[in-house]
Amino acid sequence: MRDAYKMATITDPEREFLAAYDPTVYERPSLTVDVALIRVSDDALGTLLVTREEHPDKGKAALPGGFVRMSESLDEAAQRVLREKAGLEGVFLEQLYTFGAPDRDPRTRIVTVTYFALVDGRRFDAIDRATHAVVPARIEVPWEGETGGPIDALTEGGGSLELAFDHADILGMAVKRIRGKLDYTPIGFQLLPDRFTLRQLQHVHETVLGRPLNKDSFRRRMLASTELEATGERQRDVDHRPAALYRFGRRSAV
Amino acid sequence: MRDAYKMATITDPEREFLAAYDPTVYERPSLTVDVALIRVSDDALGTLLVTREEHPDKGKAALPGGFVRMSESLDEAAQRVLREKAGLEGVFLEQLYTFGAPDRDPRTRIVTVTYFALVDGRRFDAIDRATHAVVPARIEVPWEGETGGPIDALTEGGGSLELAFDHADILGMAVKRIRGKLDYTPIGFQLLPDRFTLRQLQHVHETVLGRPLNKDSFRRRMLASTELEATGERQRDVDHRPAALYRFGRRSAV
DNA sequence: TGAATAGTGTCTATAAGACAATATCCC
DNA sequence: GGGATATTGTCTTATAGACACTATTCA
Repeated sequence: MRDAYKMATITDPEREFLAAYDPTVYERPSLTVDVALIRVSDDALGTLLVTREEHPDKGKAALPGGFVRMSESLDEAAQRVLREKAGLEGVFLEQLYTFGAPDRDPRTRIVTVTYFALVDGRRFDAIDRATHAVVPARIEVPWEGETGGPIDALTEGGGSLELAFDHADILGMAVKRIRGKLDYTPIGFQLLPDRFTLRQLQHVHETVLGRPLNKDSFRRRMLASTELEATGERQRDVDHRPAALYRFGRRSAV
Repeated sequence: MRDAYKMATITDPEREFLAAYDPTVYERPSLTVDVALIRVSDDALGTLLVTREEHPDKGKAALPGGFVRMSESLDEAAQRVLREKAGLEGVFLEQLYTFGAPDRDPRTRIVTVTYFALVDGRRFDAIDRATHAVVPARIEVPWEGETGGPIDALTEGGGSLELAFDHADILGMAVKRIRGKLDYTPIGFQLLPDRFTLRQLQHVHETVLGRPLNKDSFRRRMLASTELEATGERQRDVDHRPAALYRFGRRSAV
């Protein structure tokens, strides 16, 4: 601890400068990352939660998260959390928003940098629940468009699920952001396997946006967008005319 | 400090739990906010910088910023920084992105939550430079649309200005975000005084986007958008037909 | 009256929605 | 062949850009 005399005579910028060198001068918030992992399952959005084993909010469901380590970037921390908590690697991950209300965690000041991740629903189901204590959940969006606001999660059976801390707000922000990006960035692909039909892609868009889309217009837009690449293959084992399979363009020509 | 015996036998989640209670268990990053304050001046975007008086990057220009205090939210910290460094209150402020590369500050690990702020250019000029040591700067955007990337700042005279740390990246992210939001959110108003003409609003949009806009189409879009409210007043002391003055709608009907 | 910019009306090109017709698979 | 969905083509409607014309102020 510095002596009071010195603290009283140095100016504010100096104090901040010293504080940066000496972590004991000022208290500082803890820093975590939390990840909203989103998938499309049947007719609803889904996410992956972890049951809290400790107080506070013991027993409630929380987003997978963890403290940021000194040597890793924020992106790396989010990747690590996904790997440790869900065994997932190489999923699409993007920073969402940083939540820092002083009272958002009753223990102490914890600021959390949140991310959203998009993953093919099947990889979601393939997670080994014995080694990773995750809870798949359905997402219920109580607003239209990009209104925003907190979001409830339900168990896969449809039972209600209490969310810890401000995680309902984080999920709401994730859905709002994804809806906004869907129209002008190639992001829907991330929720599908490598090869997919236009119908499947439209279903993903409709589920994310929470409203039906015009089929003809959707086809035209997607085919005109240069993001899609025809594989030349078609569906197999369907009891109707098989649709062409597309893949996300490598954008090699950029 | 806890004894080594105990540290060795507790599990990882427990350790994190304890770390949250006891700030000395783990080192944690410092947390700051930095604000990219944007205005439109004549034919270019402008921002407000502060000359660094200390190492590292002494003498370089930096965004106004400061450490987050334990009792204030992130938004409040950003507001405080604007008040303390530039004497500005009540400006539009929105969280931008959180930068946390481990080596972004050579002193120690500093994670910064960045904001962008939009302000009428005239309030910018009215800042008392004697009490607030700020440097107005012009912004040079070296890419089109929403490509993104770091951005250079110039002195008002046109001389080059070296930016500290990763602040060129932060400015670039701010411009990219503002360009993206301009088309579908009422944000251009924030860069103008209370009352303004459609021409002035179009000039703001063109300066932000860095490209000319179709006058007729711009008028139609704006007048159809319900965001604008005619004041019934007109321009005065112009040597041509005076344009109608509009104001940002109170959105009372939402 | 003339210079200058504001504001209006009309035409055209482009993108979205609606709908009909045809194609291709499995049974 | 029949059921089902994919794919193509055409028509209609909404929106953006282009352009010509009229309006209003000050010098």
